[in-house]
This record gives sequence, structure tokens and C-alpha cells, in this order.
Amino acid sequence: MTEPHYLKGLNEPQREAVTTINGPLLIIAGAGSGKTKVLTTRIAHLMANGVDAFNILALTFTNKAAQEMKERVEKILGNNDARNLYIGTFHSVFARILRGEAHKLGYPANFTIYDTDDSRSVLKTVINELNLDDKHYKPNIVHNRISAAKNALVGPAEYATDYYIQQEDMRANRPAIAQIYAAYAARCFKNGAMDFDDLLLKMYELLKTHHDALHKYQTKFKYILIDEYQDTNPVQYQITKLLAAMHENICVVGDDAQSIYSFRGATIENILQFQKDYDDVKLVKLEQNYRSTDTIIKVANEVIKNNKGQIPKLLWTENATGEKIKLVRTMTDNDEGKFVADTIQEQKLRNHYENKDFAVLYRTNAQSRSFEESLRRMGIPYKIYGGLSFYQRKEIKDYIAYLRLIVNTKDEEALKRIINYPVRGIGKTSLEKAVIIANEQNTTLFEVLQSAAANGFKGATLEAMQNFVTMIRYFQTLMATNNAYDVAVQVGKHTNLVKELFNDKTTEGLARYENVQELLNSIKEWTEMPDNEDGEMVDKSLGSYLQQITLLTDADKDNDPDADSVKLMTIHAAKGLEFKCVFVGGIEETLFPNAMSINSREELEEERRLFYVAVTRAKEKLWLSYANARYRFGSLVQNEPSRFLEEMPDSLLDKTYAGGGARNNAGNGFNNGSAFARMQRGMGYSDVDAAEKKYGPPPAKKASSKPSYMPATPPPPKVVEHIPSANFEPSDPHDMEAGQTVEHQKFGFGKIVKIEGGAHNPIATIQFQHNGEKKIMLNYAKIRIVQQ
DNA sequence: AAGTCGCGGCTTTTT
DNA sequence: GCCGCGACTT
Repeated sequence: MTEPHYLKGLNEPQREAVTTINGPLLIIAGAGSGKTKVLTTRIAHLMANGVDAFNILALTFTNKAAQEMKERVEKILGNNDARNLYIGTFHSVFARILRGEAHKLGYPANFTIYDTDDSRSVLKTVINELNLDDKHYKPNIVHNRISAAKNALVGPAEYATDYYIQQEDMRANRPAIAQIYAAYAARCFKNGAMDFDDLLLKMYELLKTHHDALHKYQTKFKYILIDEYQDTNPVQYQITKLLAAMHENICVVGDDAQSIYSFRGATIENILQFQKDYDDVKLVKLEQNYRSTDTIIKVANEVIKNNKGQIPKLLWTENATGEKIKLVRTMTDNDEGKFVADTIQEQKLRNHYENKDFAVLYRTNAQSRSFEESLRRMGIPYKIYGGLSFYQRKEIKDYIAYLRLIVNTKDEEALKRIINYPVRGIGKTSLEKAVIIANEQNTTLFEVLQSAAANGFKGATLEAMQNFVTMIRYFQTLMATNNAYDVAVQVGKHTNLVKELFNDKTTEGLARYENVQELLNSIKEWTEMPDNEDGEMVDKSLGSYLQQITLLTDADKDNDPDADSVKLMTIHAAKGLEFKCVFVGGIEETLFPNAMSINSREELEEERRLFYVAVTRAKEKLWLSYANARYRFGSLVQNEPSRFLEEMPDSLLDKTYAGGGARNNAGNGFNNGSAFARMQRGMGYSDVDAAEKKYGPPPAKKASSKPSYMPATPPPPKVVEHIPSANFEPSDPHDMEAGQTVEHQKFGFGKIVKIEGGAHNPIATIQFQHNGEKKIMLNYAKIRIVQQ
């Protein structure tokens, strides 16, 4: 028997993973171990052995990954049978299923999908209606809490009665969250809307409560594959368990070392539980890395071994040793940005890299700014993933709100957003009145507007409401016979939305107009794209469009993935990706590991896994950088180098200094003095000596440096010099309170006037003897309590 | 009713 | 340092 061509080039464990067709299969796949190749080849192998694509469900982490896998399967098989695969993210696959089944749960088929902003907005409304203070019950805090509950399969009733949960809410002084949760869930239902978590939760409910639906999908999905299994949460686990129960042909792929989403309920327990839930789970480990140099792999291994509790495995590679990892210290975050831009320029010239070979990774979105600025200044094309997305822009949200309302008039969030935009004379007062009536009559806001006369509205307001309703109704008739794009164009015309923006000739107005045009183009593109995935229907309706648009991940929104540009993103967003050259920035205590995560072993280990993910994105070259000080909340804050840096062996590192102004950096061999160290001392930086001891003297500024490369950082304001006492030992911020006499490392002695800002980030107002009154962030400043 | 100004809160990470 | 919100203005 001849071996199928696609098995050639697979190593032994890969081959085993691919050819194990039946039964539960757990693949532990280290970073860069050919996981995607295994998954796609396995799907191809299933199909080559007679499995119908209709019977395969594959759950991936992004829709883009799904698309790519589909294409690769088609390539392997040399036909287009793969188009019938059911493949996508958990959220988009379930949204698609729910669209057909929503009526069973009392939702309209065209249910709206609320993104995080929508959820918070609804929460704010609900919180105010319950006469609670939204300053205390902050919508995002409440939302996180509700989201966590949903992901753990805890409904409102159980939430209210669970002793442990209630204790937690009591301790946080937020006892009414249970009440808010119930009201929020009811409001979403009334609005005909599901939030992100509902897409999972309602899918679970559907399978749990509707036996016919369970049977239908169990029968359909004879083979199930799940990627990034370490990042699944309990709802996802339960859903896939239900779906797989009939055939038990379930293959999950994950790497516990890359589990980085516990904050949204993911747990690697799912991997361990998997082995308990099924009999005879076959375990395959993919440990050979094909992506990175040996040095990168060694460093990654060294760091991750500091975590306790892992599934035993060792990543190894036959790849070349490669260069040492460049560990770079800079003075400020702006210098860090300049260093990255300079180095990219240099590497392009010297080693013929292209822009797209580079990625800049960071812990928080806020860090993108300094990189962005430097790259722009150097004229290097770049693209930022994440942060404020296209669809979060006001003008886009407004436009989409119209489309949402047309599809689902129950969607109160959408209605409120556009009822008076553009201005049509339905002001705040009238709207509030209508909301009250809707709540009293337990009907929707749109229905109140529809019977505005009967509800006592008069004159111009009445007329405006009637016109508005008539217009929306008109769009709905269009929708019955037109595709998403045609309806969207008509909306723009009739509402004057487009004209209004067109007439705004300011720069921002112009940008907004262009954004709306881009939106229309993208709708057009979507409408014209062939979409016969399951061969059942070609649905180019507005409702279908809206449901998929909300679920696009950042990677999916990249409309030109082949563009030659440097890529900037958080490490989370870089999961599953690889780049020839990687910069990881801001590797400092309080940033990475993040200050929020240093209080428990679990959280710290997740930060370390995140660091591991960052490092293993690099194929050829890796730069790790940290700044002595960086701007945070508008002021310069000093940070220690990250503890993770100490976990890497010196022998694999190439430590350099790239202070503000150094044009040339890594490995340039300069070593003629320490002008920068002196300059830093003069500017009041205190950690230069320590850093020099640790990392050796920094190379001096290159004599020919252009003035434009001088530090952009203004010198800190003059302070009256204070020499800390000999026994200076910073006190715990939690021990500080108003009235105490304290000593600040730099500002000297003073008295705490008051402390604000909550326990997580206390800010003290301190009256100093010689330096006036200052606001000090206690988490960062070094302050000693002198006298209670 | 709409626009302007100043204050405060914010920074984890995302579907 | 930026964005959103509320208060205040026209």
C-alpha cells in the first residue's frame, strides 16, 4: 500500500496525530511544533478516508486561521470539498448555529450581538434604573463579574444564592451585582440581543434543553477538532463534551505552557479533565520545534521552567544556534521606540529584511504609542492590531446602529444611539419620557415611538417620531428584497448620514467620511464574496452581515495581510503567529509582569507563560527591551527590569544599552566612556550605577548623532535636593494613611494630607516641607513612614 | 438643544 | 496624556 503524499515530511508523533482517526485524542503541541500542519493534514486525512466535510467541526482561535486551514486542506486534497467544513471560532460557529435555532430559546433569528461596549452601555442603563450608583458599580467591573459567571455556567439565580460568590461581592462592597446580573440578562433578552458570553451560554442551553437540537448536532458533527485547547473555558468545555458524546471522535490540541486567557475564564484544567472524561484518550506530544533558532528555544525553556505544575515536555530543535538574544536597556519608553525603529532600519539595510519580517510585541495596548511615533518618524510602514478598532469609531458605530435597528427593532441600544442623529428634533427629554413609558408598559422603545400619538406625544416631536418610524419601516421593506450593501447605501442616502459627513470639511470630518466609505466598501465586498460554505444557503442579508461583523477578531480585520508593514500588537494578539524578527518591549516590573498580576502565584505564572509566548514568536532574531522610566498617566515613572530577564542565562544574551540618542545599538562594539550615564545622573536617574554593575557599561552616544535623536524627554522639574536617610526602607503603601509624617526618596519629608484612588492604585496628596504639595502614586513611589 | 470646557479616571490581556 | 462625561454656556 502506498503512503498518501501528505504524510511525507511529517515526523513520527505528527504522523501519529494525523492518522489517529477515531476516539478521543489529546495533542500537546509545543510552540512552533507544526500544530497547524497537523490539524490541516488530519482533516485532509479524514476526508481522504471517506469522512464527509459536512460531518467535521473545527474550532479555531481566529476566523482567519479557520480560513487558512480550509485553504490548506483544499490544497492537500486538490479539490474544494473543504468548503463544506464547519470551521471557525467558537463564537462565530455558535452564532451561526444559533441564528437557525434562536427561536427555540425565545430570541429572534436576527438577534443582535452585543460587543463589550454595548454590554457596558446596557449595564449602565440597568444600574441607573435600579437606582444604584454607576460610579461605584462601574459597568466594566460589573461586566467582568457577570462575564466570569457566564463562562463558569453560573446563571443569575445561582449567582444570587452561591455563598462564595456572595461573600466576594460583599467583601468588594458590591452586594447588588446579583440583582444587576438578573436585570441585565432580562434586558438583553428583551432587546433580542446576546452578548459574547451568551453565544456560548445559549448554545449550551440549547443543547441542554432541546434534545432534538442536541441530537441533530451530535449526529452532524461526527468529528470534532479544537485548536488552542488550553484557552477554552468551562462553557466551551461542556458544549464540546455534549457535542462529542455520541461519537467521541474529538481531537483537542493545546499547550499548557501557552495558556494566557485565564482572565476570561479559560482553564488548563480542561486539558486534565479531558483525560478523565473519556476512556482511552490517546496522548501525542509534539516537542520538536521547527520555527525558531536553538538559542531562542533554549531561552524560552529556561524561563518557563520556573513555573510549577506543567505537563512534562521538552521543546527542542534541530535548527541552527542563531544569534544571541539581544537584551536592550533604554532610558525612556520614547528611546525604546527609537531603538526599535532604528534597528529595523538597520536590519533591513544590513540583512535584507522586509518590513513585514518584523513584529513589535508588548504587554498593554497603551505601549503602542512610542513605537508608532518612532516608526512614523522614520517613514517605516506599520500596522497596529488591536486597540481602538475600526468598528469602535463613532461614525461607524452610528452607521451600524441604523443597520442594527432595521434588522432588530427591539435593539434599544441601537435605537438610542441614532434616534437623534442626525438631529431630527427628538431630544433628551422626549427620549427619557419614551423610555419610561416603554418600561411601564413592558414594551419596546420602538413600539412606543410607533404609537407615539397614543402615548401622548404632540406637535413637532410627534411628527419627528412618526417620520423616524416610517423611515425605519421603509428600510425594512428594502431589506426583504435587497442584500446588505444595497440596504446600507439607501440608509446612508435617506438619513443624510453620508451627506452630513461629506459637508464637514474639517480634517476629522474628512477622515470620518472616508471611514464610512470604507465601511460601505467592506459591506460591498462581503456581499459579493461567494459564501456557500455548507451549501445550504447563501445569505447575504443585512442580518447575516451584522452577526458576523461583530465577531471578527483583530487578525480578521486586517484587510491587507500581505502588505509590507511592521506589525504592532499585544502578545495576546500574537498568539499563534510567527515572525522572523521580534521585538518585545517594556519588560519591566509592574508592566510585565503586570502590577495586577504579581499578587498570586497563578497570575504570575500566567505572565510568565505570556512571556514564553512572546519569545517563541521569533524565528530568527529576538530583541528584548526595557526602559528605566516610562510615561504612564502623563508622568514619568521608574521601573525595575522584569524578573523574567533574570531567569535567562547570561550565556545566551547579548546585553546592550541604547540610551536616548544612541543611533546605533545592538552589538556595535562601542565602549568609549559613559556620557550617557553621566547625563542620566545629571537628570536625576538613580538606577544607572546598579544597571551598569549588572549589565556592564553602556556604549557611548555616537559622536555623529543627529540633534533630532537627542532625548525628547524634558528634564524633570527642579526639586530641592533630598538625600534619603541612611535607614531609608520603603514602607508598604497599604499601611499609609492621612496624617502620617513620611519621607519620600526624592522630595524629602512631608505630611500625608489625604489618600484617594482606592486600594489598587492609591494616590496620596502629600505636603512636603521643601517641595510643596504633590500627588504621589503610592504603588510606584518609594516612601517611608516616619511617624504614625 | 447643541456645543465647549474642565475634571477625573484610567491601564492588563479579548471573543 | 487621552477620552468620556457632566456642567455650564449660547
